[in-house]
Amino acid sequence: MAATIYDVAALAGVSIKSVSRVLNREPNVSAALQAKVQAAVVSLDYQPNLSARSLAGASSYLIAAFVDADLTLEHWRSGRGNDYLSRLQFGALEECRKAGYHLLVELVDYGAPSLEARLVALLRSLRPDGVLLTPPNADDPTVLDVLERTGTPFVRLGAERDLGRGMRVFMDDRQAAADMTAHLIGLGHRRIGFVSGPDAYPASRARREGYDQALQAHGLVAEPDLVVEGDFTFASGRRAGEALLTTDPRPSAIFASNDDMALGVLNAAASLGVSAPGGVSVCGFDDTPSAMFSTPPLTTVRQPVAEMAAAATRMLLEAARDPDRTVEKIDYILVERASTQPPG
Amino acid sequence: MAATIYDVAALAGVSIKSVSRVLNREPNVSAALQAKVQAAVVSLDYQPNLSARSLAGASSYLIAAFVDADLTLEHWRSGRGNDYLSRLQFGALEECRKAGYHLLVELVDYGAPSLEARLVALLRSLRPDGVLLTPPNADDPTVLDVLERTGTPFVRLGAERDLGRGMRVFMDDRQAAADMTAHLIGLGHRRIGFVSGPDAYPASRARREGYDQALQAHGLVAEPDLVVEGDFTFASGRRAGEALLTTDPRPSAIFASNDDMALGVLNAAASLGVSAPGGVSVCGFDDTPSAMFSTPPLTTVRQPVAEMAAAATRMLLEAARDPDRTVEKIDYILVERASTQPPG
DNA sequence: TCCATCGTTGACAGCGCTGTCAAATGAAGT
DNA sequence: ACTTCATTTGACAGCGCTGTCAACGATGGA
Repeated sequence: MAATIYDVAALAGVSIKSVSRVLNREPNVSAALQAKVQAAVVSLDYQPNLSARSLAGASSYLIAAFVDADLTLEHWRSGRGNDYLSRLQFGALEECRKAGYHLLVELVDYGAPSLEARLVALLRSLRPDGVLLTPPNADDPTVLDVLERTGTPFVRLGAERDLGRGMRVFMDDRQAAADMTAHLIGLGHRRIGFVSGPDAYPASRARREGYDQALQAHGLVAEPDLVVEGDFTFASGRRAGEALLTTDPRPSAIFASNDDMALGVLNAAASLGVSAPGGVSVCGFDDTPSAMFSTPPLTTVRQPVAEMAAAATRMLLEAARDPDRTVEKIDYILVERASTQPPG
Repeated sequence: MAATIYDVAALAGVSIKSVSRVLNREPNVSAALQAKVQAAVVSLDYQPNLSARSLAGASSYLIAAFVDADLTLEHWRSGRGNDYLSRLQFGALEECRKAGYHLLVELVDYGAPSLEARLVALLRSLRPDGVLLTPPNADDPTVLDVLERTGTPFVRLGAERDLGRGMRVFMDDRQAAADMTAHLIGLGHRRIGFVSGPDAYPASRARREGYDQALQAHGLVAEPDLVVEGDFTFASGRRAGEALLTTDPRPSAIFASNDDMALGVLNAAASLGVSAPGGVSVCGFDDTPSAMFSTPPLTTVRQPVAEMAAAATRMLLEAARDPDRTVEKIDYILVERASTQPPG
């Protein structure tokens, strides 16, 4: 049987409360007592029992990540590759470990009728100290309501609506799109096509705005013909690519607002006999795994998901100490690969 | 404040033990009592507290998944795409939810010096009812030792060594490779190149054996020239593709033992001016997300990771009831896409 | 010198459950 | 009717911690 706090207290010749104090770094503990306890802890290889701690105390040492149940949705959502979840978790896991916390993953059916009951049950039985919300849960009013009602601290990743609710970590989609557009302009492109996502999505709109903004900043006109709306899928990217590459004069570069659509554009170019990047430069957004292995490899914007999750986790853990830090912006990375070149 | 078992007992006019009995479906409970308790539970919206349950009882209602900390490793490991982790979790999560369990994810540094101490600490403080082991942790002797020593039930996914230890869920790599090879032969191919993984990996060897076996079964000879060893990376696939496509006579099909290498082969073919699948059919293994969007889309073997995880979780949850079920084989799916065709 | 105050330690009562054991109840056998 | 035994229910003691509060000695100012 594993050692308990009583064993440690007995061995150290102190009360269990003193052991608890040392373990929890409470103030007003003499160095001598601390040393005795620490020695006993080491010699017994003592490990406090999480259940007992959370039953007796206020915190559960648990952070819950609410992930979406719908894999399909996941795919086309803004900023999410197939490995979104793993990257997210590695960031969160690292921070949890440092702080002695643990990460619990929960499936949350965005939009399910029983959602609310399930969430309440979850929060009641687990009592997590904080919740990490990924898209699309980060924007689900039911989820936000329940969390606020139960008083559970939560951080929303890439939230797009109700920005005042809870804590947030986000990336500046508009600036990233502007930078990418500026990159193309810097290469010498003047006619730059844009494949947007559905207008209904704020992130999608932000990317479009970044594109417009960069064009204007460089004295270029945003021609309506050069902007085609897609729906974040490969197929829609292919269609958009066909449309753009058959306009006259042809754009020398096409910026798709996610990688799947950029891949579609690349595919369209290949079937139309337009070489890339020789005939047309193409760039995407998200840096999904496929972006690296496409022909040519895709210039794209990488969303630092792991870092965002790490920052979110830190916010959660430090929420009590620093209640004012409720929003954090994370820098993206513009990844230049072979798919963008000066116009040939 | 949330309702406790005392509130339920008081409202139902029974003892807390009776409430506990109903909640845990213990035998010898009258229908009347059960009805009373259930009504009280519903009207109070009662949810048992997990910490209290696990502190008092034998089970923690927690399943831990030990995932690897090294993303790089993850990539080239047999059978793992970038979305391995998400697929795994969706399978496990679904089963956990059905059974009222929760999934805890823990980062385990395969090969770290402090690994053992960390694992012991984890198991002691969390007392999970079962552990899910993914590659490469599924083959780490330290991990297995600690788990066995603490008596924690565990299931290994895709384990390759020490097959007698713990429970296992696996896919028949050899048979899958044989089927894929037979598929190529069925299309009419006779000279079939093979890009193997490192011989050190059992899964890699199994795929190679499947290839050999299918050739023999169809009366074909495995020519040593037609087998090139890679290391599961895109670059090594490219090199292998170049080597194979410049042999004389050229193979009419190339089977790479993972998708990244198959993508490399495709890339090599493109630069050598060999069209695919017209000039050469190419197929891979794993069905990573990129396989669907490559040009042409890749014929490959899909490892049903979610199903494997679901099966593993079920084994864990039912281990007490059915201690003899320690091994389960899961069927793969041969996904035919455009990259394989009859030889032109 | 005495009392207020601070820093340090311990006693003890829960936290909300499950497990154990005993009591009450009812059915069945003699 | 009386015992025997299985079924159903409850009382109560923990599980291993943290929070509260009281006790203690040391310190310092009046």
